[in-house]
Amino acid sequence: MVASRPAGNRPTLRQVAALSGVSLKTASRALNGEPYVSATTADRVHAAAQQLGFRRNAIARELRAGARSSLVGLIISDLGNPFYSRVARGAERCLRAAGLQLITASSDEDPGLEHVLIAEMLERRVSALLIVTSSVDHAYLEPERRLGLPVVFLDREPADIVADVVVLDNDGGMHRAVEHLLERGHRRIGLIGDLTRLATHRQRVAAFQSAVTAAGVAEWRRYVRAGCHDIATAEGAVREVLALDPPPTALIMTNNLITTGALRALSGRVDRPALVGFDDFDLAEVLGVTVIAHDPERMGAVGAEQILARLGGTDGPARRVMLPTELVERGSAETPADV
Amino acid sequence: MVASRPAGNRPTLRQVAALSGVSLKTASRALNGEPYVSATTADRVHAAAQQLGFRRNAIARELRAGARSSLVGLIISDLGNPFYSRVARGAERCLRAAGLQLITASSDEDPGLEHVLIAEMLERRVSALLIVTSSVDHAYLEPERRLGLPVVFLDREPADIVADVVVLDNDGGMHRAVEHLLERGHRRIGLIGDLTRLATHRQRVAAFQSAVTAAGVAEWRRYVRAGCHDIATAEGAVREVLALDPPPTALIMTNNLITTGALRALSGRVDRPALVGFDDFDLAEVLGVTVIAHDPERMGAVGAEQILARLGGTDGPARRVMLPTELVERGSAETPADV
DNA sequence: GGCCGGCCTGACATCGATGTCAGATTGGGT
DNA sequence: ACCCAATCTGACATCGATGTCAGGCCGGCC
Repeated sequence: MVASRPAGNRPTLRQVAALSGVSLKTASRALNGEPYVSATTADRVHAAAQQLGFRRNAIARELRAGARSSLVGLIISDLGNPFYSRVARGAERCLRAAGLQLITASSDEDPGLEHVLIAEMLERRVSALLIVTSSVDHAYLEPERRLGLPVVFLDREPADIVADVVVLDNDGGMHRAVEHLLERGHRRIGLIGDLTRLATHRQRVAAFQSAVTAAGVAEWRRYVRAGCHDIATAEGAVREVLALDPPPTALIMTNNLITTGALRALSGRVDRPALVGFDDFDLAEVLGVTVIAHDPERMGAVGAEQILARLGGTDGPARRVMLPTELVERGSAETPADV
Repeated sequence: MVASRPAGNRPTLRQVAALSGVSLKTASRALNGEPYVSATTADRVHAAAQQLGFRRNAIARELRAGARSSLVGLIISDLGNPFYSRVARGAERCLRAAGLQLITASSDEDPGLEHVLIAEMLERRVSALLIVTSSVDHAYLEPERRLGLPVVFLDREPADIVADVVVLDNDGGMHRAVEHLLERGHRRIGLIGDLTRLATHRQRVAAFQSAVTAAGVAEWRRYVRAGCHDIATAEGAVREVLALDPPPTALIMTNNLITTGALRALSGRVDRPALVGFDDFDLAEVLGVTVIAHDPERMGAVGAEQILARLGGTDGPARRVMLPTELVERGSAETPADV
């Protein structure tokens, strides 16, 4: 904990009023541009405020107003991941246009920390929450929702609570990826996945399984790895899978970090398998990587709109928005398998 | 503006006190674990709080405490840029460890918006500001600094105010890049730069000029382009420079976005110039791009530490921290120029 | 019995702003 | 001269919590 400063000597409205020789209330009126203040009085107050460097205290103002603050909380697993920082940007733009401010915190995939961060935000009376959850337990949010707090889950769907959700079409995206590879003759298709507790991972793996088994591929499980949540781990998993005999002829990476790890593992190798990555990235075109693309900023923006709607009074049942995914061919998965 | 909700019916401490049949103050004591509350009373209060779903109101608490809030403001130009989101992550980690919360806002390189965002944060009584400025006018922050508000500028140095600063060794980095190319025989070296009003751009261009003129390169200005603040513009500028006759044999890109644009422009070309990019990125190794690397998270962390020091009472003169840059050879700039 | 000190509790003021309401002043119409 | 309405101003309560201070109760000791 930081030793709290002597709070500075920031001027209060009372001091502005005293300096300009009017009452507190008149000063308040003048600075807020309310009617029924004479021009000369208003000028004096403005001059005094200017001279003292007065700034309204939003803390006091919000307390008086009683309403929730103009803050909206966003909890994400990792601020540093470009996918999530784009989600944040999309949400921020949309909220700002409505006069709301975003307050962000990273949970580092730690459910306990996520819980603490959310508690802090609730104490701060954020007017809504956007959550990319790292947790599987959200029951504690149910009372908040009942108190009228808009809560929107982004990307990762909660299992134990009914709430607004914005997710990707993981099922469709993964099916398209698998079919794309099957059509080109691949039968030994590997998948490198994220932490198994994440809903996105589960949905993508389930879709993968459904697609390959439907095609009669029996030994799919052999080429599947999970638990890769950083580039280095993913790189290792890819090497491991490629060392199998026979090796997979194609690989699907379930997110952008894993794709990066895979590209590192494959760098310089001649026997490169076909690749499809989940999530698009700036250099995918340069590197010729075929991906399942989608729009992270849109996810943030749609979540923010949903919050604005709830704040505006929309009271319907929980809404589930599914954003489309699209297969973008760039070469890494378009040559036929040479089995 | 959003229609403000009826503020819900979030329970107050007063209601908890009423339900448990004690006074406001006793309930406060019980929930804050203060001494001199009997065990049975404390239990009753906790049970009531639990039952009502009570959460302390941090707004009221902070107002009463009079201290600044536990919020620290971070203004960045673009949340979506991986460089800045890493800076944010570094700052967040460091502040969180000290019990402070980060509140982030993007200015989109708009000086006016930056000003507004800072004003909002000051009204919210943030305890300190971290700023990646898009503006050239910071005089309005001087009164705040005098009132004891810690202000730390990150990455981009302000020209008209004396304040704590954390910057990169732009001069050293650029000199190393140019020398690296000169040593390999390059004389026609191009530079693709960012918005000309940005301090980082100016410092990097100045260093470039100093390095090439010291080497007796006369026509350097011909191969310099600026004003590229997104991937597409940078891509165009690179094509433009490469179309000159004679074309440059080497290119320096002054940040990560521009490097991405350059890689797009060069994709598929056979006559690729040597490349050095400012800022490292995850796929640089895979792509074999030589870069001037540094540690964005460290920048955020150092800025945060400086703030913690100021909040802790360190009162010295403005401090200027310069973080090292390092040339990482990866192949794109190591073959000799075939002039 | 009376006094003291430790425990426990609550009434009240306070933080900085704004909403309510009442009072003072002015000008214009009759 | 008088009244009314519009204009301008300020005293006071209030938001939800915590700091201050006073008071009640109890046991132990002289």
